[in-house]
Amino acid sequence: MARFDILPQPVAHVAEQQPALMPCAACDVRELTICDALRGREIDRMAQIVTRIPVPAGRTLFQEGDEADHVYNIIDGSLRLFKLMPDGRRQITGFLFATDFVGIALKKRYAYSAETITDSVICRFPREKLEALFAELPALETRLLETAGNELIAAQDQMLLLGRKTAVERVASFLLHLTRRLEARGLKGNKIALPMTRTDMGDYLGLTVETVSRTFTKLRRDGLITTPTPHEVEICDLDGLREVAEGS
Amino acid sequence: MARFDILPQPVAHVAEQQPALMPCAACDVRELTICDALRGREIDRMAQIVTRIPVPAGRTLFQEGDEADHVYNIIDGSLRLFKLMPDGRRQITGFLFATDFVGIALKKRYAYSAETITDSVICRFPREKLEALFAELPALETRLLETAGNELIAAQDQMLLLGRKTAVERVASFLLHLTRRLEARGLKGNKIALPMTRTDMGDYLGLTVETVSRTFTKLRRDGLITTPTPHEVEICDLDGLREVAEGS
DNA sequence: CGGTTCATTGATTCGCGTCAATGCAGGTGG
DNA sequence: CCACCTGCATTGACGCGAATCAATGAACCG
Repeated sequence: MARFDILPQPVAHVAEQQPALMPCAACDVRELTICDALRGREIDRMAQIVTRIPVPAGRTLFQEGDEADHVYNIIDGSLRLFKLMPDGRRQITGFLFATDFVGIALKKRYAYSAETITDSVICRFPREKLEALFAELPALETRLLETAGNELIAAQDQMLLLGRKTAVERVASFLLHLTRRLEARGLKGNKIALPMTRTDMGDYLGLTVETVSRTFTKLRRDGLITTPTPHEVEICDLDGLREVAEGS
Repeated sequence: MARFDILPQPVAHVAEQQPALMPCAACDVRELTICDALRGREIDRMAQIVTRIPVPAGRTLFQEGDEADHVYNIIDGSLRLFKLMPDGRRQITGFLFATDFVGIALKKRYAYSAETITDSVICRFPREKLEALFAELPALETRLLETAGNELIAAQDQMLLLGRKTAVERVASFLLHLTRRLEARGLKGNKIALPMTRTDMGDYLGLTVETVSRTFTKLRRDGLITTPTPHEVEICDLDGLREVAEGS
């Protein structure tokens, strides 16, 4: 992955990286992103409004309440989206990885904050220009509506998890969710990278660090997973993990 | 509200109600629904594919896993959308009222079940025909994308509630949510109708009936609300309720 | 090499769930 | 009209699962 030492905060003010046309034509995750809705010369229309930016780990892309002037595609790396309460309680509403789109749900202002977890590469679009493209490229809007639908379904699953599942069911569901994601991309799903910390997982699953840690220990003891390092999980018993996740 | 004694289950097989063109032109909530995206003769295109159906309380519109062949607009009444776990645990993902749209997030099958809470009137659209209209009426798709964005933002708020808020914060947030909804429609928001049961509220807020009931009692004792009947709430101290909801 | 961050584990606490009982309102049938 | 039933809301007593508080050790880093 690229070096990032030189980039100043905030990301939104970083200088453009390169001539506009290059990145999209050569993008190696294009067919997995919203840009897949486009063909041939249409790609160039996108390329004219996009900026590809490397972002080091731990940077804030934007904060809840900021003017929502850009949307993003994740090309490489990982982000967390989250909301904060006045007293500091945090709810992570999603982890994003390569090919994910940030900013479907936009009013005038962002409804959540976004930070990089690892060094990442993002494509940034001025929101107005993207929306102006809808008239010209209706397939783009259809693709976004489809993406929004998928996110809504995921959000409903997460509500079930947060409202009704036990700690061990939450962690098992989380691991299975990551597994399915890998497999949907044609990768083997039994070895999972966990770029986020235990605290991040807790804030995503409605638990504390300690409970997440204890739950990993329990799943390990029960022979369902192994953790070669704290940031890697191998699933040993997929069916067993499924049973745990569904409470059966 | 209409009489419903004659209607058989399932709703989806109920006979068409009336000649197609009438209902949309005369619809008195049209400008608050997705149909507001349409003008003049466009309304007639919608009217050609819609069926307006009265549904009594307690009916199932569709179940999680059913073939997702229709989408719905709520004209009058109230519904609950929910997911079930194998052992019967239930998470209500949303309450719907007049002007709400059901079915934005659709794959091949419904991701949740839908039931009427009170006697209701719904508009039913064959999904394929609605999607076919997108090409002809692009404003419709734009409106749906906007609606999906609003739902996503609401879902993220609900994740914060379920993952990080205490019982009293959840109930207070719920009441404020209903208040804002009323006010967004130009109605006074301090008197709220609660068509759903305490159990429904619990299953929406990730609590038990008993905890919901005790929390209402506490809010009453603290002078923040009164409950003329179990299905009506009057907010006495809006600012106080806001402070409770945000944990400050 | 001291300092920071992170993961893990143990001891204890506490908020909410579970279990149980009561009362009220509405519906039904005799 | 009344006896009975059912569903719902409320309240109390008690228990448990996860949070809180606290300590330790490993990895990383300037």
